[in-house]
Amino acid sequence: MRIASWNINSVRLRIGHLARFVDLAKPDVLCLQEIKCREGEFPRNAFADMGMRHLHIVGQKGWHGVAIISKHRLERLPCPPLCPSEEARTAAVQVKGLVIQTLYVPAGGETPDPATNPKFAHKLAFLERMKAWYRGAGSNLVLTGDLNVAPGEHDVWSHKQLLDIVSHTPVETEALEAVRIGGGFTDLARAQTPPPAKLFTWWSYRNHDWAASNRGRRLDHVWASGDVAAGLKASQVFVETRGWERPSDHAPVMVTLR
DNA sequence: ATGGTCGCTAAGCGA
Repeated sequence: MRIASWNINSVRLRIGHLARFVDLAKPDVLCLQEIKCREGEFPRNAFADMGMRHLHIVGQKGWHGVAIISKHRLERLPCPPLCPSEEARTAAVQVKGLVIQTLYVPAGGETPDPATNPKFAHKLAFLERMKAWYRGAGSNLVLTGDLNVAPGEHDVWSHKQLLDIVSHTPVETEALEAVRIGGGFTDLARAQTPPPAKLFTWWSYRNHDWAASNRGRRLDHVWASGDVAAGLKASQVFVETRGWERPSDHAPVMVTLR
């Protein structure tokens, strides 16, 4: 079973990239973040043409929004109540007996200080809810998404230069590790590609030559608990999508599980 | 220290 996760930054604008990715990677289940549309605006027919006919869409007007799309029949589950402001940032399904969730953690703004930056306070509150929600969550769970935290020193282009940059501050990386360990999750990308290998899934639009400078961060994750983690066969970041015309700033991650 | 680029939806906001 192949499970992919991609922050697509507008599903309507990048439906062509999605078709190209599905053709290339052939995921069974595709989790999307930042779809940036309402449920009724989602390009269902284009996914049906790709053979992905089963959808769970959690959208809102213009911003955020997540979806889980599958080749196989899925059962919709309640959205994990992780967002204090109830934005469309979580979705959960069951596919072939496996629970798959996707999250879009708030980015957190510019200043890593919850006292002066409400967006950072919102992010920390979201991470705290995750910690409580996933503690002892049980096994056979797959958690995917744009978690907006690069947890390890090899998950950013420069650990030292990013220690005070939102997404890599100690308060965030420690919170995310606490979520992962408390929930009994394995970080599948790192199980496959251990440090000190660098691993990135996001490169800023503000960098003119993203490939040459390679100032990336690993913000997108696939975690699994229990027997599912033990069935890991492969994990891959499709870096090449970042070089496609008018790309998302995130590249997709895909795991293969037995 | 600063500014750099996107996508939304109609001037800025969030990323």
